[in-house]
Amino acid sequence: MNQLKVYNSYSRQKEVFKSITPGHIGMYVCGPTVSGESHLGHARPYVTFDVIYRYLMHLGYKVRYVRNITDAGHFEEEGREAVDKISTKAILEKLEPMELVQKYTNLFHWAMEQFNTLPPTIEPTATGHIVEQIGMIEQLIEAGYAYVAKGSVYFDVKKYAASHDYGKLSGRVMEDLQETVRELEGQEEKRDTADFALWKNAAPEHIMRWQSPWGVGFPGWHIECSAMATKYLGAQFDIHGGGMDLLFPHHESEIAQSTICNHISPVRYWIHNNMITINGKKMGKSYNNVIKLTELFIGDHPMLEKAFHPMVVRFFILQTQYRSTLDFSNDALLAAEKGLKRLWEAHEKLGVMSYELGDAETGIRDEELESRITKLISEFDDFMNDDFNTAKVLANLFELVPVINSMKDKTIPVSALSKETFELLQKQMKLYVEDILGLKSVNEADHSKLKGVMDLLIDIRKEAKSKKDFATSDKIRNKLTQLGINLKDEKDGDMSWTIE
RNA sequence: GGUCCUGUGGCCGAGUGGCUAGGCUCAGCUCUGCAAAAGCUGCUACAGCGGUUCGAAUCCGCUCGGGACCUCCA
Repeated sequence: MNQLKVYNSYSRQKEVFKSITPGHIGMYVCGPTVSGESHLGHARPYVTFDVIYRYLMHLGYKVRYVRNITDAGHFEEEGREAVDKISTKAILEKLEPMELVQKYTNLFHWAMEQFNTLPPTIEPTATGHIVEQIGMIEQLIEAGYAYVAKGSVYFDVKKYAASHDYGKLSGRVMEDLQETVRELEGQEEKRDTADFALWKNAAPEHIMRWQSPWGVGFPGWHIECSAMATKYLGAQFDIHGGGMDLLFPHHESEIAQSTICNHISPVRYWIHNNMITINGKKMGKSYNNVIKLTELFIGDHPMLEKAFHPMVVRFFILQTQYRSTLDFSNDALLAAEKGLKRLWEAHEKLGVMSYELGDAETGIRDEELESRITKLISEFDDFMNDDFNTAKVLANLFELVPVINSMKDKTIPVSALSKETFELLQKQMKLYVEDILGLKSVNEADHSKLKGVMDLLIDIRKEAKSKKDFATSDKIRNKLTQLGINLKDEKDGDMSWTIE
């Protein structure tokens, strides 16, 4: 089997993956800011890294997966108004900040469950790690890379850049940075425009506030990830993930802070997912073009013709390699919905099939088909090892679909395959569809009682059909269709049904 | 303005210099009491112009278009 290769944003090339501690992987992924509702764009990193997490475990690693909750406020616009965005909304909605944070945290967890993402092994909150953040800032001051100004603390980027390559991750040059940083009020506190805040002095109206050695204030945005990653994953860990838009300044600053405190570059492999676009433009709050997850799930949005199941969204995301942009549209989701249905139904059919050599012939092995199937299956791992190419995995899965359907319809006898190949097919299909890609049925309803009723109706309809009483048989099927249950006649005279 | 990415058939998208990814749509056929599903077949694309090469969607240059980051952002 070939080795896992991942595209490292830091080196801008695919590298062979090797974990620091054999058998173990530490992975940190930037989590949500729970000051508002998650939208479709947020779904991408969480689904992407969920599949990565699942695949790494499949490879046999023990993974510590840390994903933070940013529940301590950051300034809406730095310097302009020293008002934390969480507290602003809290006033508007007449809520306690922590109540608001709790509400959106719960909503986020609910959405993640809908997407069938596995929970991270540690989900630390920024508010729960103020002490660690303050400790880290003190270290930075002591080391001479941070300075205090009017109750705030800033990181001295220029000093850092003199001896480290600040800007390497995001491809930025110090001189450009100093020129291009736009004019902001309150910049005079900083020694240099490129410096970033570690701790901000809190204005009186700022609700989220903590006592610190520099007065009452709140932590800067970048320090929480450095502090929590260090605490749970150590000075250097394997993977750090997040959206591409976090490359600068967030991750660049994280590297700087952690490098000074821990005397080592914090991350071995930086993995960044690309954006979801809408009409070619990034979906984001600044563009005012977001589709919230709740809107997506209930179909309440001008761009949506109907509601889409979370699994459709998950499938939609996985059809694209994570480093490419993914363009959202109603049509694209409709296509994903149909595709997923076909894939899932084939997967279910295969699951209940068994390798029975028909009464007919057993020696009609189809060598060509067999080797094609073996090849398609063996490529799953190859594709995942090549920077987690779920798009290619899905393509292969779809190539298997007609084969499975044909076996079900008996146009291809099971005996065309050896027992080993057939069972391998069953095993790998289940492994990939369910365990690694993390797909599940879009009908989560409990069918146990309904199944009994359906069996009865099918029985009656079969009887009617055998008597050529098509009026009755059509009535049963048509009424069920009206109820949203599709009944279909199978080739072997059996009937099956699906819920819309 | 700076840095970087990108342009694939009706739509979404994969793509290692040579071997028509895949999904959806559309058309035809097969199966079928009808329907649905399924199966088979067809629609053979790589923004434009040059260059490198025996050979380029893939490498290089230019032109045109789209986008990201530089500010909170997944």
